[in-house]
Amino acid sequence: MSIENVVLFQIDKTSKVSKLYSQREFDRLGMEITVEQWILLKIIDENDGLTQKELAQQSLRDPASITRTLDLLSRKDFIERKSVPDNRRQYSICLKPAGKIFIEKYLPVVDSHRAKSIEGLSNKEVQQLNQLLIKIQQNLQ
Amino acid sequence: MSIENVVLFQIDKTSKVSKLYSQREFDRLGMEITVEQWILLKIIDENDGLTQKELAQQSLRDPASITRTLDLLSRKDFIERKSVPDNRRQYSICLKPAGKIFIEKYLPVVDSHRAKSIEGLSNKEVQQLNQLLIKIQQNLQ
DNA sequence: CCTATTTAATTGATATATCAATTTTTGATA
DNA sequence: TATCAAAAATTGATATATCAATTAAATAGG
Repeated sequence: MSIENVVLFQIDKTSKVSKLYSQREFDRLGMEITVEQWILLKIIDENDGLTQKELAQQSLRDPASITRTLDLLSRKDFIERKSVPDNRRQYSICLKPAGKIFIEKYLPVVDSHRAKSIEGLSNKEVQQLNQLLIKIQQNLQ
Repeated sequence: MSIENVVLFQIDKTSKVSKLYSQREFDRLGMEITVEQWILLKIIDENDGLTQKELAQQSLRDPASITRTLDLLSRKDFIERKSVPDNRRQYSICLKPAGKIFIEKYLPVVDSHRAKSIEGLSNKEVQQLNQLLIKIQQNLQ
């Protein structure tokens, strides 16, 4: 059984191809952001006010990694760590105006990548694909 | 459209879940190897004598990254860079006995992860999944 | 042949990944 | 209340990711 035929290997490969494609488009457009930063920013946009621990769970990333990426998004003035009134241990991560503007400007670009990725697939196939992926995730948890 | 419903996001998530699962099992068994190192080692096992450039293409990784991972696999005495007779610019990457023994010892473990990942999926579903993934890869190339 | 271009591998810089250790704060309990 | 354990975020160490720049070697064109 060659590694090429292992479905996990193809999943990993697809993930890589997709990130390479998006990153090159981001660079070509001079967006000056990484794919991981974009994803985190989009999660913050969709769930304003989460703590870093919650962001880590949502994105399946390590809290340490979230800390560092938030530092970079802060430097761009895209997000801010708001202090939580009754808990000085955690922060509430919020989108700032510049972050909102950035997302609104480039969402069509990202949407077009998503559309391109599933070109030639029927809605049913996409749905099946999603379900199979979620089943695999559950198998490994 | 929430990012959770984007198929590329689920693909990335599945890849992460799978790597986390395998890495934890590797650590638990005291294998002292990373998932990326294992994958590269397995590719070398299946394709003895490739150059680093070819390994990079095969694994969809950057040549610079291959260089560094090969350094680590060399230190473990799992592989060697053999000089190519008529080309002093490239190396032929070959498995060494310790690498072969390591693979034979732990292949059952990795195979069991693969089996676990597709538990409850029919052969047909696995095949469909593979085909859909390859289609997406082609869409983005 | 000699020079210019191309190529394979490496190295440097920066971002991301994990785990372990640390800091600060909260919560629990004796 | 004083102390001790748990929890959130950060920092350090190391591996991996990319791109750009470098090095050394091969090749092409004059």
